[in-house]
Amino acid sequence: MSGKNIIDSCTECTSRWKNFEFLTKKEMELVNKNRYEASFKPGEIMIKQNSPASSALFLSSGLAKVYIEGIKGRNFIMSIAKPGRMIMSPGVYVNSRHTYTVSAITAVQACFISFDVFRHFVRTNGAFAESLIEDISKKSLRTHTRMVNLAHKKMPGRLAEALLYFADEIFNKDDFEMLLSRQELGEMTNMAKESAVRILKEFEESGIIQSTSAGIKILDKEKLNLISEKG
Amino acid sequence: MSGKNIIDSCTECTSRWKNFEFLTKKEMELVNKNRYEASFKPGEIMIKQNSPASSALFLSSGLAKVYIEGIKGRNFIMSIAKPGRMIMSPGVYVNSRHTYTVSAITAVQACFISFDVFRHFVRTNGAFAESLIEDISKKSLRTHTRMVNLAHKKMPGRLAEALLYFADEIFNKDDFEMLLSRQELGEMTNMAKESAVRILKEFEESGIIQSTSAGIKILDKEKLNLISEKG
DNA sequence: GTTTCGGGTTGATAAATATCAACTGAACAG
DNA sequence: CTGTTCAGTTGATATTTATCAACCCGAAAC
Repeated sequence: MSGKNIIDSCTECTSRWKNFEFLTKKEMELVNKNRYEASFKPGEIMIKQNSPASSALFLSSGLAKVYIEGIKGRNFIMSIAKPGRMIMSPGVYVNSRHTYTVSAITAVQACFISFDVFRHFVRTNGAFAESLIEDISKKSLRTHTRMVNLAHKKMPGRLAEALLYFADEIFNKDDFEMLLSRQELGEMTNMAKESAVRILKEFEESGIIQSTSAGIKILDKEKLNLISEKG
Repeated sequence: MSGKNIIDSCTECTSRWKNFEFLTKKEMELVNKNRYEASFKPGEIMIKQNSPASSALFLSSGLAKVYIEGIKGRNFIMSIAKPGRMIMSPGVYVNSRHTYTVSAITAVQACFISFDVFRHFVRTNGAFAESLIEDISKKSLRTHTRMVNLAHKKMPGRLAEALLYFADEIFNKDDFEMLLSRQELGEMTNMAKESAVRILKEFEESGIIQSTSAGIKILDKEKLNLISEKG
């Protein structure tokens, strides 16, 4: 973490959170003043579960994994963080503790923005408050969906879902670099790494995907969607 | 559903949502004006998943189950609703659709409050907006915890967790009426009803609970807590 | 009182999934 | 160049959990 900001101002940041549109120029300046840039190497922890939560986090470049450290040293990967999205755990408004850990997958450039200014905006800028609630609601909805999928789908359905998440939500293309190890893919879909390997192989043998060392190419998206939906 | 309100005014309602404290007298009147009481018999659906979401729901008496209708006709029970809590699915702020179904377990007296007034308060009353975010965050946190538990714990741990939920969150005592059928208990803990039966029996044989026809009595809470935590 | 029905219960079996152990191969350090 | 390490892979096996079928039993219906 260097103490100096590389990006001059939020106003010129291309991966600015879109909810900032609801802030006035003056308010935006306040954000900019309470902003701390930091860069992280792959694998470094950016936010640690249970640590005091005083800031929201935004990536300006790179990707990170958001995961909960569960029982018996097992992790559960909640989502992949990317530029343009806010990272703020629900704990901020409950007990001021982070409820998950965030660690860099690639090299990451990030901004921490003091949460006090957010709190202030919520109280004084209704449109911003509403947009924040919308943002939280979207995340919440996604969590609900994931929970039901986790509960109701068998392994192939869960893995298909994860691959589609990468293709549609993270990379926006069907041919992407697989950022996670098989172990991590398992932590995301709640299965052992060996199971992840076997199912990926099955998908490959059925001509649904092409899986090279560190990349995935979706060949038959129809079928992958079907597997994901049918469970 | 009768068209007439039984309770005269929110101000005298004993199961009022505590976040209403942040509203002024005038705002509270607005709530009261946009309030529609309804009563439901056991089993009746109060809110249907995917239907347009125009109101928040509050119970003034009785209990209800909140569940997501998942794939292949399987349900997933998210939580038990009780008086004093707001029922508002995240869909309200995403696509104006309810993201879950709510149905009465016992006889229920309830109030629907038009969501437009909430939206208005969020924009004009900062303290209320903040309290709403706190409320949503708490729910979100609970969902996260449940998801990880679901993913990492084996059946006994999940069932123990559900029993503790009833004891600590719903009834606030260790001796309570079991509102859910074994089937529903399974839908809450993601297991087959037969498995729920068997594990309850195991708990009883170990002297952890006493399980009569329609009631549960927790005898050894220490041990139940341990089972829930260890998974 | 008898029938019917649905939840609860039980045992047997099948399916899903994890674990264990062994091996491979690429990357890296010395 | 060689040894080491670690993720990936594979097959065998154990564990967990669901499914199926049968039976029980109390409550509502007739």
